[in-house]
Amino acid sequence: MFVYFIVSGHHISTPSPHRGPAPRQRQNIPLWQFIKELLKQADKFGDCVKWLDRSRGVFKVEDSSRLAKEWGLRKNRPKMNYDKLSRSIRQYYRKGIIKKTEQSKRLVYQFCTPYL
DNA sequence: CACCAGGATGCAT
DNA sequence: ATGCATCCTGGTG
Repeated sequence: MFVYFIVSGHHISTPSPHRGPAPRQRQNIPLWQFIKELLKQADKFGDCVKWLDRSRGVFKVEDSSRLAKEWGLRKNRPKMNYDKLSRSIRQYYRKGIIKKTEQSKRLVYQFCTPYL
């Protein structure tokens, strides 16, 4: 009688210490590019995020929880929410990728010129 | 209450 | 070291 222990190829992630699990997640894409992807498909994601001023890269998050859900799907992060997604957007401020508009409006952001 | 700013920390790449 | 994901304190309309 044989028993096969399938210890998959490389290594299964260790239990998971502190915050959140560590689900095997493939498919890497920066958040700002992901947002641009949705922006390109107004038909599918217009209720999620849409351009306010396409030429200036100004966009508005129409449905924050939906956007977070889509991002969570893409990154395989089931616990993703807008609070955390927006924190990542805020990290883009000092990197000069995305900024808040002049008269900062709720749920409205703007891509910095080199990232348009 | 939902959104916004940014520090701290953990983790995978 | 980079890019989040997560967590948190505190502030605004």
